[in-house]
This record gives sequence, C-alpha cells and structure tokens, in this order.
Amino acid sequence: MRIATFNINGVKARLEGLADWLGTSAPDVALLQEIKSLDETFPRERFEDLGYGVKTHGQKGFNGVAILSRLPLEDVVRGLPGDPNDEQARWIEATAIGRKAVRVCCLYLPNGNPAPGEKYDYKLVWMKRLQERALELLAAEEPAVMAGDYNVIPQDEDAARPDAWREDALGRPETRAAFREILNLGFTDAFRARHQDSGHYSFWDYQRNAFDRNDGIRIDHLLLTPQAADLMSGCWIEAELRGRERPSDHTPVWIELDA
DNA sequence: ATGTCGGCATTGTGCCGA
Repeated sequence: MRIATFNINGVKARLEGLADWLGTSAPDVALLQEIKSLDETFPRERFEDLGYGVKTHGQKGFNGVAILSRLPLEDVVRGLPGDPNDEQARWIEATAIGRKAVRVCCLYLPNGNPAPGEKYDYKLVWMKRLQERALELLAAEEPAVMAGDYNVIPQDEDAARPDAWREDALGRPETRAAFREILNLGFTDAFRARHQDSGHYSFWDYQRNAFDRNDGIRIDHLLLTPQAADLMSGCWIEAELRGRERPSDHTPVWIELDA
C-alpha cells in the first residue's frame, strides 16, 4: 500500500495537475489538505473517473481535507474530536483495506501565525486534541498513520535557514515541544526513520524563487504507530512536482507499507 | 519590510490566509 500526503493549496487551481499526478504516480491512498472547497463543490467525478473513491471534509474558502483511495475505505470519521464548537475542517480519517487494514488519518494542523496570539493559542490547543486522538490510536495496537501538513518544523535540519523560523509559529520551541510530545508517545516520523541528512523539504514559499534555491522546510509528516512502522518499506518526498507549471507550494510525501 | 499565490466578494481590486 502506497500512501501520499499532499497539501494541494486549492483543488480548483490544482485540478489538472492533480489528475496528471494520480495518473502517473498512482498512489493507493492520497491524503489531501487545503482543498479550499465545500463538499458539494468538490470535483469528485474527475477523481472517480480515474478510479478513486472520494471522501471529503470541506469548508468554504479555507482549510478542508480529503481522502482519495483506489482501495476500499471503511468507517470514515470527519473532524478531530475534543471540541464540538471547532468549525475548521482539518481532520478526516478512514480505514483503507489493502492486504491488511490501515487506519489513515489526514490532518491539516493550524498554521498559528502570528505568534504569540489567538491563532497560536488555537494551534497549541489543537495539538493537545491531536495528542488525545493519537493516544487512542496507539491503544488500538493496529497499523495507523497520522499524515498531513503539521505546520511544524521538527528540528533545525528540517529548514534551510533554521534561524529564520525560531520566532515563527512553525519553528518556535513550544511548537517543537508539542510535536515531540506526540512523537514520544511512541510514533515513528516515517521520513526521519529512513533519512538522516538535512536538505529534504516538503514546502517552499512561492516568493523569492525559494524552490530554485532549495530554501524550504519539512512540515508535511507521516507519523506511524509501531504496528504501521513494522510494515514500512520506504518513505520519500516527490520534490519534482514543485517545479512543474502552477504547482502547490507543498509537494507529496510518500510511504510504502507492506499492507 | 517585501517579494507570491488561492479564494472571496465583486465586476475592480483589495483583503485574508498562508
């Protein structure tokens, strides 16, 4: 089972690029963030015609997450538990049925800028809620993946210019500590388990030719329960996509599971 | 401090969010 997480920055703007990508890279499961679309206006037919089942949790204009899958999906749940008043669409999960069943969770963690401030407070509270859901997933002792745009730069080696991010909501010490707290419950950061060197990023700003200069950050992560980590045979970043016409500012990050 | 995008409200262009 090959799973990709991809912040697409608007499904409408990315429709042709996405269809090309699904046709050539052909993920079994694609976890999409920032679809910026309501459920009812999401162009589901375009993806269904390519053989993908479509599950969305959308919102007008901002945020929004979706799962596209060539494998059957069961038990779809929308919204991160822990706050019934939270109206932001940032979480959807389902079970993908391959040779083995894998719980796949697609998340778009709040950006949190400007920090400090209300938006940063929301980010940290959201991360606490994520931690609660993460604990439940661990307790189930089954293969599960929490993947998406975490808006967290875990360590200095995950940024081309780490000093530029220390005061930013993506790189502040409190942000990193909250991420480590989740990781330390017993998850594997799939990419770091497979690659120890610096210079590998998943996001490059549209400004200042950041991609050409590889001035990026690694903020799109796949966190694996021990049972999922046991199945992992590979993890890679598909950076090439960022250099195409009209790209998202993020690029897909992949895992392959023996499942 | 700013550069660029996408989407919205609106029908020109400025604002928000990233």
